[in-house]
Amino acid sequence: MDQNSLPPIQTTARDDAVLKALVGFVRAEALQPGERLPTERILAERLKVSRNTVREALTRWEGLGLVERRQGSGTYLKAAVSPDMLHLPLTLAGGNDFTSLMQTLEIRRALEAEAAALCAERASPADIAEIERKLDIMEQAFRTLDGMSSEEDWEFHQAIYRVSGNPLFEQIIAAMHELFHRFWEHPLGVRDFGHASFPYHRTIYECIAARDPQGARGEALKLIATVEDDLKRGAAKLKLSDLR
Amino acid sequence: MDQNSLPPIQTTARDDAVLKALVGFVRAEALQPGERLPTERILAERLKVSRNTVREALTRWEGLGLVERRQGSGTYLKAAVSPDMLHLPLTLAGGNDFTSLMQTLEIRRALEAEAAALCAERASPADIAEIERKLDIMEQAFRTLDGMSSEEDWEFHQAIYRVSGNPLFEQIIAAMHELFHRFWEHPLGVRDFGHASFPYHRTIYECIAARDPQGARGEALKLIATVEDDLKRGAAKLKLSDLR
DNA sequence: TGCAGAAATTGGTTGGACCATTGGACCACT
DNA sequence: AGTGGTCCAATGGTCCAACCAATTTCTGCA
Repeated sequence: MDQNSLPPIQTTARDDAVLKALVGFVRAEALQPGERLPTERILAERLKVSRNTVREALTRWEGLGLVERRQGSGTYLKAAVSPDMLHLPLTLAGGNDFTSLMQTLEIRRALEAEAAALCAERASPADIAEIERKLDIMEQAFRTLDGMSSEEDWEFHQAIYRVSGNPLFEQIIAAMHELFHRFWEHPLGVRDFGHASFPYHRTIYECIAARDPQGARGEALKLIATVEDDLKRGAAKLKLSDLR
Repeated sequence: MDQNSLPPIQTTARDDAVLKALVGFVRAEALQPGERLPTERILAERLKVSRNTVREALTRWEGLGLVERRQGSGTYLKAAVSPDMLHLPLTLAGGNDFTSLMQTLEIRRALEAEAAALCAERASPADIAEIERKLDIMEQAFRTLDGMSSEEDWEFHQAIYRVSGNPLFEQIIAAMHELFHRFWEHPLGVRDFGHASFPYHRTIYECIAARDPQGARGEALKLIATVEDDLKRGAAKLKLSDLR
């Protein structure tokens, strides 16, 4: 018998209907990220469902990072809502820390290089000026602190992703960044972590300013390579100390 | 069941605490995907919270695809739960279909090339044999159907990601694949979509078998380029037909 | 006018109730 | 033994009416 000839029938789906109605509402009102949604009580009344059902639907959205609830204040839209949303659950192999960290870097190596190249192709003069500004801030912080500043460094990179014109770069690399730092609790004992990557920030910028995609790609690869080296040095050190 | 594996909740932030308790419970009981969780009523009683609070927590897990609820039956674990999990909500710029499709391809271009290169570096003889098997199946399907078969083609690529040794490749590219096909409802009128990519599957395999990372990277780039070309052709065609 | 405290608003939690679906137990009939 | 039917307890889905906790807004006094 053809299994497909008897698909499961559609059972009740109240909260799904609520979500669909909410999508419609947000689009109809043209709500922008940051704006407040109607209160749960009002939604329940308008949609003719109980407040509990509304809450279940909103809980789903909250779990997907679409919405933020603040007790006593309201529920706020956090991201543009669109039907073209995909929810990507990422899990690492769960091996030791070193393996996980290297895996996030492998992804970053591929994406950073591509983003830098696209950025060099597409950057407008204004974009280039913005990136240079972020670079200056980062270099300033580096000299002041005598070391890499995660914050300013990350902002520089984000500027590049944004100019690449493809929002997926920023989203995916940001996830890698978060994964990386989740395993970075104990810093493997490498004091000057990131030092080696410093000069490549400027070389990447120069390639972008010169509209040199291949050059930018190469410099980005070199940058990631220094981070991988730092990581390997740290892992070797850790292994030694593990042996007492 | 061990009663001690479900200690009562005490602090505020109930539902988060409930989730944490559930993670502990699943690990303590070593629950495997497919197994059933305790009923909501039992969880509520054990954790000393109301059933609604338990439901909010479970709704979050359900939204994250971690768990499946079946009315009248129970709540079942769908995926292995681990603390090294990250959920990444992806949203495309939401522009027209063509832009979105190209953006997923830009990500794939970066990742496919890297995965192919890593695969060529790390493939064992058994891995290479497995990839060749998938390639044969795909080529067989191509000749039979006189065109690309999404199913077999995808399996070939997946084998490469798996051999790369980094599970993130498969997860992220799979997400891109799904995004791509979400916009692929109306096929832009390109009849022989994917035809051009066919020969590169074998060249990629040959580079992998020859342990030639740079070659594999290059062939993977060529493959993606053909898909991008198909897409551009389709977009041009569509634009013409839009003009009547 | 400035600001502390009261009042209203809003999400968070609770407990209880009922409905719809599921799956197993039981039974009559073949 | 097998088939189908009926019943019933278990379970998730929904609803309601409160109350709690955090936040915002208003009010009235200094």
